[in-house]
Amino acid sequence: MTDIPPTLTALTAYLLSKVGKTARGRVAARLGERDLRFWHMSMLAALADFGPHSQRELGARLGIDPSDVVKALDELTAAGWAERTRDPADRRKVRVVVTPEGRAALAGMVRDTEALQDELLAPLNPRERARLHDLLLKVFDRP
Amino acid sequence: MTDIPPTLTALTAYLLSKVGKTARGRVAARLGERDLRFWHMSMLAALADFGPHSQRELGARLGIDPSDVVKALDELTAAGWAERTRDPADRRKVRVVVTPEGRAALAGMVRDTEALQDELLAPLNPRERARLHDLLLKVFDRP
DNA sequence: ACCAATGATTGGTGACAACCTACAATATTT
DNA sequence: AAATATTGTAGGTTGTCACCAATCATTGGT
Repeated sequence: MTDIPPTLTALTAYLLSKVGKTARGRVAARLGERDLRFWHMSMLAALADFGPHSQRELGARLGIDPSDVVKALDELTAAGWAERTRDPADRRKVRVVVTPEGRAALAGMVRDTEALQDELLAPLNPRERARLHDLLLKVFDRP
Repeated sequence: MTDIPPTLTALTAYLLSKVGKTARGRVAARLGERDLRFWHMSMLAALADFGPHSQRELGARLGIDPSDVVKALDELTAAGWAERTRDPADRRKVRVVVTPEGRAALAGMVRDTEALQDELLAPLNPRERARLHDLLLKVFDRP
């Protein structure tokens, strides 16, 4: 009775949408237990992987509106995970850096996400998981 | 500059979430050109694939709150794509059936979605697309 | 006949994401 | 010097989504 219409499951776009939504939902739920949100991890990852950003760079990289970057950074700095300092060369800009505590927090979030990912991909063996990752990466690189 | 942090792209859960979101967004955009939404297609598909439903059955199958089913069906019936008739055996229930116009509309939505899917999966060859579909199906079947 | 359960319906709520405007400070161009 | 552009910031709007409570009609059981 709870079967899903084959007309829908025959569409890869439908499966992508649905599976993606549950993935997003579960990650959000697990992070939410510690009052964290998805973009906490995204921003910390951007700062950790690519070094300091201005706020506009951060927003551009992650596809977030500059005004929303402000609010997000307010939380990150309040938590001691990122620091805002004025760029001496261009005092309009803010130089955002991740703190050691921020890196530690990021590592924790990544671990949590990986644990959850294991549950989500339970029906797949290691080879299949790698294959899925590869395929998704190809699609992802072409927005 | 618009590169995505490798810390994130290394997570399959992140890719699923992101790719799923763009898939959902694009389908919504294309359907939206004709003032259609995602659940229009879902409901019509459920009715077409499994025959008449009561509204509660519909909601249970698609994971939609019964009260939202009411609102959605209001639109479907207004468009002439579904019909509500009282179940003579149990006059509490509403027997929902899809009309021929509804089937035609569904076919159009499926075609649109498939066309869009071709764009989305452009980086993959046919064999890879089939493989991706298979893998997603396995993950999807295990919620 | 009465009572509890079920189905449909109405009318909300709260969370959240995406976006937009206005503005102050600073830089750049003319 | 003056005009223009960029950056961060504050504040608000919008739409969507999922969910909830109350209500009414109908059914089935006792």
